[in-house]
Amino acid sequence: MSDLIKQEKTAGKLVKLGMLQHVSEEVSKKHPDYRMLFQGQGKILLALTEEDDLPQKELAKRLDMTAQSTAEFVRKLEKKGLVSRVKSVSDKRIIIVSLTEAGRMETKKSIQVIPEYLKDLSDVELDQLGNILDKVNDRIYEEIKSADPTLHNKYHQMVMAYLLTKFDPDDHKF
Amino acid sequence: MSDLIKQEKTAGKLVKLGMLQHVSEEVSKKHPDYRMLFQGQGKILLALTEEDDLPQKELAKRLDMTAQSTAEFVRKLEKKGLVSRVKSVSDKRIIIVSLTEAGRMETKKSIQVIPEYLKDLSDVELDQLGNILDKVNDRIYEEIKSADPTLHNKYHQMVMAYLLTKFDPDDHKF
DNA sequence: AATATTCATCAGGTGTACCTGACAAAATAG
DNA sequence: CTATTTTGTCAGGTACACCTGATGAATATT
Repeated sequence: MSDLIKQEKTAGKLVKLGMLQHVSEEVSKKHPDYRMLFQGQGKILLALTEEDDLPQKELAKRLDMTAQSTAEFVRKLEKKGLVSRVKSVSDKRIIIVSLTEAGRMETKKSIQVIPEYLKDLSDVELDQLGNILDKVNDRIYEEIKSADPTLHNKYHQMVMAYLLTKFDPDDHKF
Repeated sequence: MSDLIKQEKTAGKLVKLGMLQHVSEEVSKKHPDYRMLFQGQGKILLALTEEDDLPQKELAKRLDMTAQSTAEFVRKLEKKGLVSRVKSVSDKRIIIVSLTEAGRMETKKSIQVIPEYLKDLSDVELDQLGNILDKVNDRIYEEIKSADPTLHNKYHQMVMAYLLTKFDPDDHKF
């Protein structure tokens, strides 16, 4: 089997993984899907996980959103009890958004579900997969950088930083 | 390193993969993201890829959607030139939805992008990853089945079938 | 032929992720 | 102390994925 065909077959399996994860999440109505972490309210939770107690305006800047959208999502999250909005004392215009305990747990949940999928893997396989994912992830990093060398998008910058501190504490490529 | 920690680390890398794919897709505004294949208009394209020239009603049934939603998406796809709507001759109530050439290419695109990520992998690594993904995917299959033993959701059934014929032509677990 | 069923459409609605424009309160600069 | 900038809110808008209810047209049943 040529490399190219093998690549395609493997790519197919990755797509399959994505689809299966999707169906699995739908079947077991757990959470709305960890991909939701990248949009709207999820984004905000993610940003606060990286750094808590941020002014609403700062959130908007980091997430490349308008202040209005940000305000909307923050309000929705507040209604769900996932964040708190407190007026700053030093500057009464500004609102400090913080994760509540529930909010903190919410972000954790989205990551904790996945290990289930890995329980059938041996130690060796986990090592192999880990190494391979590192390679693949590095590759995607590069693709992103070549598409946007200076990473203008603050949100993307943030995701990168988040990924680093969260999953590769020793690796300082970024 | 214990198995559990290793599992978690690997899970993290999988999440990272998901995030990077997302950012990558956003940066290089290629396609709206292959996840879109699971919702709305994407669903319909997917169903038609599995079996073309379906009555609108049949689409609705397979996708677990109301006839109205289905009609809406089909219309949108028609406007984009991805499907055609033709009144059946034998039964003039029913509308047969078919993929156009453009529509067929559209579904292919969402899968063809991924191999890029795999170009840095050696032959050995591709084999390893393939085997591991098989295991992981099987595991998720099982989880889905245990959550919904008879797979009542037609759409899920369809995704499964699609995955099979597309990526595991020899494997007949489903 | 009259009735009931089927398929699709129209109209209207909800929720989520966004956006622009207008504007007020608070802080800072001149 | 007035003028400007900053932060946030209100109002209103678009697009997408859905949904329910009502209705018309074609087919099937009696």
